Amino acid sequence: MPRERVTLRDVARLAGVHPGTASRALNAATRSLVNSETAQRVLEAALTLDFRPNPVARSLKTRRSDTVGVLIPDLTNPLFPPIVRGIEDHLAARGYVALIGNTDNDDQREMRVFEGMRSRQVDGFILATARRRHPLLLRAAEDELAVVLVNRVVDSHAFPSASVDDARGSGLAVAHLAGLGHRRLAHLGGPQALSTGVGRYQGFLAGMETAGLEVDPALVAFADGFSQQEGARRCRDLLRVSPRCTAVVVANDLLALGCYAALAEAGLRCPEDVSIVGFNDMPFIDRVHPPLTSVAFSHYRIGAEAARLVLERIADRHAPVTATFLQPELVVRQSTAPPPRGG
Amino acid sequence: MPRERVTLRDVARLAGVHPGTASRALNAATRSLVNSETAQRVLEAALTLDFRPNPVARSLKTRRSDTVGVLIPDLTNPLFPPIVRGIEDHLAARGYVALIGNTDNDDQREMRVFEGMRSRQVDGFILATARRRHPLLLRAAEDELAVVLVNRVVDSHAFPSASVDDARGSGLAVAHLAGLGHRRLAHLGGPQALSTGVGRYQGFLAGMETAGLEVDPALVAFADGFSQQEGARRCRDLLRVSPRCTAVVVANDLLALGCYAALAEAGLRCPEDVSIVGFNDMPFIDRVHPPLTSVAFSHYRIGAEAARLVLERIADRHAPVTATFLQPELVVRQSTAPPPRGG
DNA sequence: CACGCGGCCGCAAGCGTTTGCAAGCGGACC
DNA sequence: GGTCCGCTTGCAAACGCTTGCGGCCGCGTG
Repeated sequence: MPRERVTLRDVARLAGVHPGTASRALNAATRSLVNSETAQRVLEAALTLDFRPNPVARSLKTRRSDTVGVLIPDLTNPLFPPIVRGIEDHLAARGYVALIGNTDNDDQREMRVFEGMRSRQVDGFILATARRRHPLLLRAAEDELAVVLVNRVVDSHAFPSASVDDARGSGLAVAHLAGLGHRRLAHLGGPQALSTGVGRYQGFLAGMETAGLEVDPALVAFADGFSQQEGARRCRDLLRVSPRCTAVVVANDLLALGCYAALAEAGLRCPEDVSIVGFNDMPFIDRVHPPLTSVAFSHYRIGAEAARLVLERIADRHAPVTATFLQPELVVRQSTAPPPRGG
Repeated sequence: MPRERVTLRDVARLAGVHPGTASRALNAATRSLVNSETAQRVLEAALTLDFRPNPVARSLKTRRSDTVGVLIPDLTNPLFPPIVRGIEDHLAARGYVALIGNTDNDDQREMRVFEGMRSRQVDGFILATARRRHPLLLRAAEDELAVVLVNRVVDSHAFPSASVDDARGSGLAVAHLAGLGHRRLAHLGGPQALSTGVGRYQGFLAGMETAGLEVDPALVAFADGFSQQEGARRCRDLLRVSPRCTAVVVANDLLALGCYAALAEAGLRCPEDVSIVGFNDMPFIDRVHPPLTSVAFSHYRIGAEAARLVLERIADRHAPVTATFLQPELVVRQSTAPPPRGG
């Protein structure tokens, strides 16, 4: 367990070769350039000295860093930790590490951490912060950075992405409620500047159509952000329209929690008076009261998939861009029930 | 918005000075070594060229990286994201970034990510993974790395740390329950290899003593980890002893959720039959059913404090080590009530 | 007037790698 | 036997920055 840093020259000296040769021998990609016996000697020398190449020096030369930047709107949103885990696990298995940054949905801040990471020579980015039209992303594209999107996508198909089939998810929710006998459905949507917001809204519309139900424009509201407060605020509005809806398809679990609050304020019970279905099936949402029916998908998997994509992209900047969409499923819990009599 | 990378030589050329001088001018610490007029000229040149120093090159030379490694047992445990936020916000404000790694409570894995970060030249570490006696930490200490602990501490006082006064927290819990009239209290403790486990246990004992209550050894159990499963398992055991306890002081909210499950299995109600108080007041724990009474403290603040400490340590490796303990408070919700008649 | 000293700045040697270039060395081929 | 070629390997120049050292210049002092 040598305390002093052992460098390439040390192993070269021990193996009796020039550092350049040692470098080639150590690097799998260039190993074929050196005689296999000497390569072997170098490998052994490296092993006995417990040589760890200095990634910083290597970065300086190669302009790569085996690091990818991950931009998250807010890590305390329970949706993201499992995604990050998926990313990290996948990257770690391949010798990469993740540099995490929160943006708080703030453009300024996003730009700052983006530039910070970039100057730190990250090889690529995974963004969970995409808006449908995103200035940062345009710049990234023209600079030919390796960027992939997770959870949210952009309108243009310029970036690889890993996300869930939002429309399908909402469709499942509508079908479930329609099956229970609901006819008067509301939609509490997310910000329409986000792909998740519009996708889930479109899915709601499509689902209503296939269920043969009419959508009442008064029963559609959009939140400005995915938060409990926004959920409560918009839900209050929705509850004011009469006749009242008997169920609401909500674009996100946090918004749904807000709905719970609004219902309680209004003296309404869930699911007896109003059914609620959320989206994301976020951790612990099965423990709230009542346990929330929600559209589920594996957060971990979209994270891992995003990591896979970014590595692919790093390896070949001009690989075809692939967008993968996980198929969601509805997990039915106790926030949905048949509509009240006369509803 | 120049696309080509602008280097120090570029700004030096523009300012008409030697790159070395430019370097000194740009670096606040060495600025006094250069004439203030030329310094000004260099600054302006840097500004007009939009110069961003290459941190990698700087790292190579200085062996510093403005990066700190953060080791987390498991990011999907809701306790940690707010801590990480606190760390990142504090670091970001000072030009540092955080390299996050999960260890899954696995020594091997911890060692790997630790070494990975170290070779990437991180300036310091914040560990949320400390066990009371921790081999990794011993090595770190002898290598004189800047290491601080967050949430958990070690037995030796060799490391700065930011955490909560665990004993006091349990004490508050006991006092609250005693005040409600409970006499037969159980303790579901955490792993005794962790400072949080023993601290909360000690606090329980002390609290019982000051409340003038006897602790029944049969009513004390320790979980092997902070998970819902472990909570349910140990709670089942606890509920088997007779006469039954009327309240249990639980070392962690996840364990408490497990208790909820165990109670439900046993056909017991919370709080009518058994009161439960948790620890951490983790996000969304106010939304479970019943809302959990829990020992609260600011996760964000211990994160930020840890960040402050690690920067302090980086600046002066031999600064006195300070351990700061936040004072917790009990937030009373609906999982606690007076004991049942005859309890 | 000589000397010393301090302020400012240029010089160049790195930090630990990677990599284009070229040289040495056999062997094959004519 | 000479030429050419391919395989290995050494050489040295980067990558972009920091920093010890020393030089230059101007001024104060004895």
